[in-house]
Amino acid sequence: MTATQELTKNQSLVFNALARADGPLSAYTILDQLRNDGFRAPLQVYRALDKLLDYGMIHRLESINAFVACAHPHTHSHGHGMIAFAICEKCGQVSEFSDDIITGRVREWTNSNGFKQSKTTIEIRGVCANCGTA
Amino acid sequence: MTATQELTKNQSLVFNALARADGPLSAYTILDQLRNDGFRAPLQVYRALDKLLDYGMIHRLESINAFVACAHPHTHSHGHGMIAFAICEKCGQVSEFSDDIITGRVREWTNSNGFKQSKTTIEIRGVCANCGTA
DNA sequence: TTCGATATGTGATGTTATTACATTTGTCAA
DNA sequence: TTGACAAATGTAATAACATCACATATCGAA
Repeated sequence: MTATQELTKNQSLVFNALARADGPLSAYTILDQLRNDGFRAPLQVYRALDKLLDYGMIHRLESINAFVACAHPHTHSHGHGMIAFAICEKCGQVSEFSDDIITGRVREWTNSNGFKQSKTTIEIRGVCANCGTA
Repeated sequence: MTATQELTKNQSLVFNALARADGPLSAYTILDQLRNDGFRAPLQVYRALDKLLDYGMIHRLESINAFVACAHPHTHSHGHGMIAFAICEKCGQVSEFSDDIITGRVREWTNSNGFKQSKTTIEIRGVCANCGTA
């Protein structure tokens, strides 16, 4: 379940909306974009988003209540590394990266504290290089 | 502006609500707890929370839309290290720690990408040691 | 004492997410 | 083929989280 064509109709519509966007979208923004495709209610969006999150095709940005298409689907699908996001507060652009050392340090803390982690969020808010110089 | 007695009335009420709680509270939970103290509207809570965040006395947990009193006020007030939170999804308990290596790796990424970070969120969701064995 | 900055009170509104229930579609085995 | 189950969908209502707009009050410094 990693290819676009195996998605259901609603899942494809939502994923494509995120894929063609140049930044994160809120669930309600997606809903508005898909009105012409028959979307009427938030739940249609949220259900699709849930599945796409399951499949690892998109990410949720907790600090801004928005969603982005995964930038490096191949890289992540294999490794179990944590993904960090740098979110520009001016232009909204999101950069995605993962760092084995950070992943290792987090794992070290969880192991030594008996904490079973299920999902880890790393979000850096700030101003990107483009917007910083402008 | 680090001592409790320098806070305004509303700020003190909100901070004390968080300080005596054994875990994170949502803004609306705080509001309900402070009805008897004259609180009527969400904004009274949110305004106090904003200030307390400014002062570094509390933290916002982005992934669960809740707030906690800072566990180690002395440690953090000096260093500029990022704080990580481990949030138990069973009991709600939050552990706070900071790690210089993680801080350093994040800084390395932001420096080499010209990204000016303003605030960084690290939240580990999972099950704590107590709940994992129970 | 008067001006400005900060804090407060209050109602309305905006934004994000879920519950509840009915219906449809797809799959698979008898 | 059909019946039965799982997954997906449609829709309305509601819950949960957060801010706007505007009026009033409090306090410290010029």
